[in-house]
Amino acid sequence: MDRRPGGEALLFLTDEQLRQGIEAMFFAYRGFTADPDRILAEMAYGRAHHRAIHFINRAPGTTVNNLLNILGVTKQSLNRVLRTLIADGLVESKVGRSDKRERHLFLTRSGRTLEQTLSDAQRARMRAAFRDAGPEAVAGFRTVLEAMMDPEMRASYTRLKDSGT
Amino acid sequence: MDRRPGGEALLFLTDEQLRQGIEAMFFAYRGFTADPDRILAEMAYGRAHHRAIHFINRAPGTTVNNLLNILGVTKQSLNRVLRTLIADGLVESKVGRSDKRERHLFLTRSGRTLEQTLSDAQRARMRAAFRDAGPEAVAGFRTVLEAMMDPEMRASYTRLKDSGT
DNA sequence: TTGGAATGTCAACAACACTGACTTAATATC
DNA sequence: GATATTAAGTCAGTGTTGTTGACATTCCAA
Repeated sequence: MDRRPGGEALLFLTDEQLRQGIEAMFFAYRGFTADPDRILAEMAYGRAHHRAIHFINRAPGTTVNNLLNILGVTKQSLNRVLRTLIADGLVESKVGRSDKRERHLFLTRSGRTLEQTLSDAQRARMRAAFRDAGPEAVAGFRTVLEAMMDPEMRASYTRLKDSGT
Repeated sequence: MDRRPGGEALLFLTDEQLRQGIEAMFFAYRGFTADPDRILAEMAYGRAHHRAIHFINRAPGTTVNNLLNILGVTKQSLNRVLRTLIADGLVESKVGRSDKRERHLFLTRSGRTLEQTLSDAQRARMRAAFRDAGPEAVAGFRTVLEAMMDPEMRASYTRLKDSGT
């Protein structure tokens, strides 16, 4: 079965294993978003609102442009989402002091409340999965995901990660 | 909170760790879909077409209903995609022999060609990530993803996985 | 000071998901 | 054999989220 140079078994790199990894990502991502999606559906919001709220909470005072880079969408697309969030009083937009072109984004009190509700739901599932899988599996999970990111995304991820500790 | 026999702290279950896991999923999924998305954008196709093609290739002769359950979308949504794929000669729909109500789906030759192109691109990234991370990390990756799925999705995943070996 | 770059907003359009109502054909059930 | 159910497909309408294009404002540097 495995005859690789050095007797090294590279069976985990077969097309079949890769395909299983691809399908695992597909099915798992559905579970990953399922719980927040249910909550969001009850309001007039979608996944894009969740993402905006998540990262504004994560980096309060971030500019629209910065958020754009993290989310990887066009500014027009983000703007539509931000507009409704601001109109609904979940997000506050403050004109920059040093550069008046920039808008700095913050969650309001009710914005933070919604963020809590959403991330509680998502964390509950992640926690259950982590607990079932155990610490070694979790470490592997993170390693593979990080290797799968585009370099710029990995940079954003690392920056956020390091700012949180 | 939870405490392991031996007083071991479950540091990998802190909110901070969970949040990092959530963000890792978000950024990694972007990378995961980036390469096929680029290819699909050149044609008039989107991610929905890719998913249909993937699972038809994976389980040739599958019925529309079965595909519906795997993809987790409505039949109207799937039908729109299927219609274009059949019209473009990438997918063939054959009336069932035992039950003539059913339609069994197959990729045509050009359908298989496109599937190859798309999955080659996606596998290339997955292979690089797997290689960088190593077999133990890959095992953990799969374990956590599986634990994150909804039970029905896990059933679909397992069924496909076992049929492939 | 003027032209270009950066930042953000508004409008229109496409992809893709959804619900609801319906038709057609084949199969199951009584 | 009449009736109900199932599988597939269609039509119409709606919502979210992505896209381009056009444009206003602000800042900075030649």
